[in-house]
Amino acid sequence: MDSLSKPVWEVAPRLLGWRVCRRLGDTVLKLPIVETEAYASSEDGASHAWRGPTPRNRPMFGPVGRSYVYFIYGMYHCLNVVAHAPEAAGAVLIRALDHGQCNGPGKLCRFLQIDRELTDLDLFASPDLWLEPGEPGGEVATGLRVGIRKSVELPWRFWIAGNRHVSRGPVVLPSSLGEGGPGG
DNA sequence: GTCAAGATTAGT
DNA sequence: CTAATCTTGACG
Repeated sequence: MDSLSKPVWEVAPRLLGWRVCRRLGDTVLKLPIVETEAYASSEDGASHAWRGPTPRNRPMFGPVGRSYVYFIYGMYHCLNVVAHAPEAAGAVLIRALDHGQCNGPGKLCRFLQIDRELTDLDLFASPDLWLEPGEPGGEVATGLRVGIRKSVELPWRFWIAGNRHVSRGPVVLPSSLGEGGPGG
């Protein structure tokens, strides 16, 4: 899709309000995205694509609008939507959906039964996992990404302000806490 | 082959 | 703050 063929940090906030659709047997769940993070390429030390293509991250270098699902910490899966400018690489991590059991990237994949077998699918053509455009329906907040150790300063986390199912509150750089703040 | 690190979560 | 749990990627 055209709206995904732009720098991933521009696409990530625009995916808020879109629905992740998942078929589970006879049931189809459609849950709005309420929190995302952008992961780019060589300019982003926290991205899986940082050191170039590997068997795992190959979808990030492929066509936009496909899924990138990876396994992490020996027990969780994370769902991404491939998005990047032409000739670039990148993906948007889906961190939370508007549902009580989807308030975190690992938790939403557990709830929707998403694992690596669903990686590299066309998210506009798959009968099992797909996306539908939508609107945020609220103010979009921006902040620092969660759970990374490199490129910590990039403000590439986006969420719907005030939504109950966002995985965490705002994250700030240690340097901006000031010297009078709580000890760390 | 070996090994350290990891886009997380639940519990102390 | 730490344990759980195992895949991945780098090195050789």
